[in-house]
Amino acid sequence: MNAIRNIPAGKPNARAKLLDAAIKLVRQNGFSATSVDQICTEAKVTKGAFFHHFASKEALGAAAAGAWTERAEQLIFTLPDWTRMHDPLDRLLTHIDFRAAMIEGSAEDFTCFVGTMVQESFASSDILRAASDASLTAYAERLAEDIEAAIDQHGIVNDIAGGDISALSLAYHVQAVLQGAFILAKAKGSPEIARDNIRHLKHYVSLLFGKEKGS
Amino acid sequence: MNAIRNIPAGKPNARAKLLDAAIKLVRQNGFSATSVDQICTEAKVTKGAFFHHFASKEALGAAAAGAWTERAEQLIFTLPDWTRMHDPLDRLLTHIDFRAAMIEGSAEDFTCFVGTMVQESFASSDILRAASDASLTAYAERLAEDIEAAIDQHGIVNDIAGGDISALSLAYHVQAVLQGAFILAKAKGSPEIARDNIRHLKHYVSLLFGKEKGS
DNA sequence: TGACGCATACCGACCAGTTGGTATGTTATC
DNA sequence: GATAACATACCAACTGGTCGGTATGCGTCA
Repeated sequence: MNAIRNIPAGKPNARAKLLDAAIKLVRQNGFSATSVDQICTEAKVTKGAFFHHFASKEALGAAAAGAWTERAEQLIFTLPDWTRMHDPLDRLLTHIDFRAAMIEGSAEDFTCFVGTMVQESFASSDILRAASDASLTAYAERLAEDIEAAIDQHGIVNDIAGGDISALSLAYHVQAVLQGAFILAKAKGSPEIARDNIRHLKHYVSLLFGKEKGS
Repeated sequence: MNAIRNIPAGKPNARAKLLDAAIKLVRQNGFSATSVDQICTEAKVTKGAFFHHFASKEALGAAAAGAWTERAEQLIFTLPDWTRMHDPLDRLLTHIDFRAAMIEGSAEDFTCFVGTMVQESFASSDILRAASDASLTAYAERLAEDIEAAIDQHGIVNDIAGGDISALSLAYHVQAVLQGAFILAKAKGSPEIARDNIRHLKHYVSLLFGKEKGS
């Protein structure tokens, strides 16, 4: 009756615990500085279990990127009430406010898992690079939907001369500012500078849409 | 007579070769994925020489951050002709163009050494964190001089409502966009997206100063 | 009903190679 | 002849990964 599917379900299994532990430790110390043993200890799981679920450390990293995508999708695009706002431009500006509000406490708690991982692995592991890219791309494409709608509804007042600003391009820019803000916050040991950067980002988007002031 | 200072000078010594090798390899694979042996091999120097010049791998990393600061200062703020432009706003906009032009080829050749290093070490080594921060801060403060002058001379037309944009804050924003652009370029395996992000950055700065079009 | 077969989940000792770092030299330079 | 600049040999700890084993659950067929 309660047997659900191929994946056991029910109580938190070793696989999920390993994914969680990996995300936590990699955000703290990076991918290669995090050992398989550390991940197992953190997850309270043995090494045998680790290699039962994942063929290699690299495979775990790729799977963790997938888990990270799902987590972000829920936390940022689905659960919050403001995602149901009617005006797509309001949604976009509130999205930016929301991302700013997430930035507080220790850097390992608000920084991006895939952003950290891809920095170290882009040249050495195409699997990890591609998995990270997929996660970043999923976020950008999802965000681009709202931007596209905002452009349709309001139009961009201050476009780049000559070229036209695409929704996807602006979505990636949001992401770039976030990633860069994380690095500065890590360097300074304080989230303040990151929030200040996002102020600039919101100001830029407001200027693009000719919206003098949001909230 | 030609003995210069505490640092031997003269021919390229082991210390300088180790610093160069470290910067190259860390940009490629990150700090902890780069071993002392690899650095020695790349620098064509033995391990004995390594630990003669540096007390530890961590100390090398900190020294490399210093070397990186000097390199950037020369390459970006001193050597190019455009740094002698009269109008500080022209200098600022050309600075941004210059940074965009630097982005081509492989990511390990245009990305930031300290940005990469601080990602992995901020939580585990305060020495590396502080050394990275010092390098990022030196860049931002130097850039803020031009921004300050540009504000004095031209004024910011489209300021953030309520708050005022400080030169240093905008300088850090430039840096954040660059760092974020590097991450996206690494993920995508192509510099294009990074350049596109810097287009947004230049557009933002242009809008702030009410300058419709640069070059 | 129960015994059988088989798959999944997990355990932990073990392995060969690599890690950062040290100890003890030898060689060049002032 | 002392001091800095290297070289070589070595080490204990740790690395990712393997491997033989066990415990448990589930479908099946008598």
